[in-house]
Amino acid sequence: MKPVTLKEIAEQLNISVTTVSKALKDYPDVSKKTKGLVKELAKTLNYKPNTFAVNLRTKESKTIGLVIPVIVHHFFSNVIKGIISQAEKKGYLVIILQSNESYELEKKHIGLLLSQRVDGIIISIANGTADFKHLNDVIVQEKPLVMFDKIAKLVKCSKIIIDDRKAAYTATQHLIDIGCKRIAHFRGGLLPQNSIDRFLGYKQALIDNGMAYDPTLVYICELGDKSFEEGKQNARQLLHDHDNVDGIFINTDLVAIGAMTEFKALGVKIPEDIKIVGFSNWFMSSVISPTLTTIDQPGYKMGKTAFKQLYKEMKAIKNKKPKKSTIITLETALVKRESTKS
Amino acid sequence: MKPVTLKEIAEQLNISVTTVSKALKDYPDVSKKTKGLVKELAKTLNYKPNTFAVNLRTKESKTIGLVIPVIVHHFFSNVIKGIISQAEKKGYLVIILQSNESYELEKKHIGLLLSQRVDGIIISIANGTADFKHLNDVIVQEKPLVMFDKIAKLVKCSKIIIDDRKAAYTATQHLIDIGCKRIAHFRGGLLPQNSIDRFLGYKQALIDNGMAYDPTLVYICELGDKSFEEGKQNARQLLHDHDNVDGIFINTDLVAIGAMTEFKALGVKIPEDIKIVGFSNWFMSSVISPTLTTIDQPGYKMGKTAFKQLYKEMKAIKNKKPKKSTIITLETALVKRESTKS
DNA sequence: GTTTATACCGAAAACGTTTTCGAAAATACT
DNA sequence: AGTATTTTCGAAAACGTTTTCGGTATAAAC
Repeated sequence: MKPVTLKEIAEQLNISVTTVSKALKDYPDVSKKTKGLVKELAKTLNYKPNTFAVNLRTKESKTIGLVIPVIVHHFFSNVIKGIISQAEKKGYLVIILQSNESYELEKKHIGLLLSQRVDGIIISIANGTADFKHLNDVIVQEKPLVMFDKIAKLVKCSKIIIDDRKAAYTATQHLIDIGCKRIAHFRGGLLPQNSIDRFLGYKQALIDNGMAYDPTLVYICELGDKSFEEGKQNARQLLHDHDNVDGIFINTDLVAIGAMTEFKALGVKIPEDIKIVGFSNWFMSSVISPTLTTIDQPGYKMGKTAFKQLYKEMKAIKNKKPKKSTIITLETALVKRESTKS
Repeated sequence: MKPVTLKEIAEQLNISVTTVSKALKDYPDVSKKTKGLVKELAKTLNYKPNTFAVNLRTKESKTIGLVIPVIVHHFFSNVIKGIISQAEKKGYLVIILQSNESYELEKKHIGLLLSQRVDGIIISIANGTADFKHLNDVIVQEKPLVMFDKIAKLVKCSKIIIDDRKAAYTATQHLIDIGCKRIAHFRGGLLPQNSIDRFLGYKQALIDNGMAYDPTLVYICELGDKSFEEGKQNARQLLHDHDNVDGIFINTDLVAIGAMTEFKALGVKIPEDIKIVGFSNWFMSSVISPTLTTIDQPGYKMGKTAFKQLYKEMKAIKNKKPKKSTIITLETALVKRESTKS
């Protein structure tokens, strides 16, 4: 039952552990004959190197950490998939931790990953995170760090993002293009920069088109678990406050779907009475009725890109070259569907 | 930049590495005074034990592996969340691998996890998996193995499941109770046992209620990525084949939603013309219209339970006690919604 | 004052691998 | 033949921790 070790192979062949190790790794200073013998015996004994020992010796774990606000989430689970698929290709394993949008948990998890000595960390920060000491800890230890989507601009590391502002601008412009005259916005809270950027994009589009920006048309919702409910609530409130809104750009698909549900229940027709654009392109949005126009946020690609960047930096560190941080902006696309049919 | 080691602490305090190690772990044979000194210095130097060395010494990694068919999936991502949340409480990290419903990948991943020497493995097997040698490898190595949802009955290990047959029976009975006279079934393929069990539950319910079982009312769909499309297709086919079906029990919510979409497009009213019950209780099902009656499949709880069981067995192994396998069946519940309003 | 018990410490081995460096053996060159 | 070169091997150190076991020093018991 004991796992096979180099020592056992060595003893059986009456050679040294050193030679066995070198034979298995194709060192040039071991003869073809012994290489053959060693490899054969290793195979029949089903030898698997002890990762613990290898890690200790090489100071590498071939493992990376991923800290993510939520797992049960269309966008994030796509990112996870992207990261894992790419990591696998390079022989890396991925440890996943969930911050639950809590700064404390996020901090704790970073600590865990560091003490686990992962080779690198990918993170999308929690909404509650405003202090970045824990992230700088990572950088101080010269471990590569890549942030995606929800980033901290002040932390000096690579970032994979989309241009939220531009995407929001496109979404709003689309509403304008199809004839909306009075466009509301359901935005997220104040903390993830993304919400701010999307709001700014919305505002800019209005201004650029000579339409007045009216703060009373902007409703805030604190995303999280009750997004759907908040969408419904805001929809009701909007109807109560205004009677001439004919378009809404909504921060997130889930909120948008909540709003649509409420509108339907109250007899407001979409897209006839109000046109709606969401954000993220959750699968769900293509399935509800009316199907929801939205901004496609490339989760899978973002995950792949994040790992690729991390890999680059891990290699650089290994070769003692200076690693350089970059910011990669992925393209988004407007997906036109029924909720904005004109 | 070098990480702090026991040796450094020892040198600074002019004591031995042994004592430092013991002090940090509160061994009884080191004085209160030195314990205090050691712990203080360890804290100021921000000492973190080198996991590689600890692992090598203790032969434990405090890490478990999770092999799952798909990640971007409401049920499975809930399971992941359940496992991670529970693992975290016990100080375990989780490495996640995706089999993509492929036997080959699954096998490879198990190998990876074993050579990584995780302390245990949780798995939901791929649809394509019919050979279980790779799983027996895990058991031979005396590593705890827990399977959930999609299990292999022949492998001797603990299993966390639901009673698919009973749940399907309940779903079908519900359709009968609200007056359906001719009930169709969209089932999954032949391989995951779950599809078979759900089909059997459907059939049994019909028989128990004195209704004829008609094979032409059973449609097969090979789940996977195109579930939604298959739902649409089967709906169309059903309408073409029969004109008096008034209820359908569908293997999976996603297929059900596809079917509903198609029915709506073809002018078939739900629930007036046809009543539908799905399976899984995806979030989406509570959001589409009409909302979908379905069987709630407790993913989060399943994940938690799976880890708890794995933990028990890992502890048993550690204490050299015999680990015993059990089968835990979690309760499901029928969630009545608009798609079966009578 | 000697013995016995107790409290505290440290040397050393072990976990399994990788890699450096020197030595031995085999081969090639005068 | 002797010398130089190449091939092939292995001893040993190192990675950082844990744990066993024996050894002092101190306190308690007689």
